[in-house]
Amino acid sequence: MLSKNQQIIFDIIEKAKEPIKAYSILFNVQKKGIKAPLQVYRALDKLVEIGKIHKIESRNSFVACKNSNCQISKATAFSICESCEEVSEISDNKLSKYLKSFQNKAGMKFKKYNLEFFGLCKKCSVK
Amino acid sequence: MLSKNQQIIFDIIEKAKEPIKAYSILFNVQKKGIKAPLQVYRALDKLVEIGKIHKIESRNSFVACKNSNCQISKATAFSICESCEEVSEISDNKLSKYLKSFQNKAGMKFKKYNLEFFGLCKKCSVK
DNA sequence: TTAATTATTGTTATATTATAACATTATGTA
DNA sequence: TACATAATGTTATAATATAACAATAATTAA
Ligand SMILES: [Zn+2]
Ligand SMILES: [Zn+2]
Ligand SMILES: [Zn+2]
Ligand SMILES: [Zn+2]
Repeated sequence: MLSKNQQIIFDIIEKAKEPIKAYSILFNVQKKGIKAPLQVYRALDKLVEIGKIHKIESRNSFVACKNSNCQISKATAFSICESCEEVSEISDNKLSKYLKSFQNKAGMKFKKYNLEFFGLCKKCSVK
Repeated sequence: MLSKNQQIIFDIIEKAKEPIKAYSILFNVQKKGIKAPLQVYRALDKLVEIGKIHKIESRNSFVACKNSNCQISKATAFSICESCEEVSEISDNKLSKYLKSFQNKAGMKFKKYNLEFFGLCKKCSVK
């Protein structure tokens, strides 16, 4: 169950067609009484923690999860267009299976991964 | 061939045992006459571009490339310990082959990827 | 070898992203 | 109720990164 601020901020992110940044969220919610960055960041932290949203690390921005919460954000993959900045979440069983079972040479077993692919989306590649 | 500032900053990063942050680099090079953040960021940008270093996106920090420059930073993978923050670059032919040829459902072909795994390193997992 | 071009440097100011610290209120639970 | 936990509100500040402009050095082309 989301709290009031969490719900307000989640709604903004979910409605956005693109990844959205914390201070842009702040600007959008000031009319709803959320006035301080910390109020936004706290909601973002919680939403990330429970897997409702993900942070696109290379862009410092946030998107709603499109994949039944990615097992609470333990396994995330995105495609990012370097021209128009369109981001979409990748859902690929073979990829996630492969990465979830990946072990490095030190035998370290991982709890979590985040993968970002970069290229040109369809629209941008024909331009 | 690296320029003066690029070389100074690359040397710091290469000597560091851990990922190092831009302002920590700045602090380290002030005695060598590099006084402003922008001087550091410009060198970092160039070093990333030519593949001598990589940015650890989830940590806003930088490491020297350990993998013959990762074909100029087009294919990077790291393991990150969430306890001690140790980072190491992953070199795994099977993994990189798989990811380099990955296509999403939209048929988008990628030019670049960055993968970050999170878990506990050997030391931290026995604690 | 001069002129033009490109890369690098220096400098000040400012923008953007994120957290510390403290007080208060709401919600859940024994 | 009483206790614990989670969420909120607020002010200040820390940490990360770029804009804008001027000068110098290195490279390349005529
Ligand atoms: Zn997801
Ligand atoms: Zn695009
Ligand atoms: Zn590398
Ligand atoms: Zn560790």
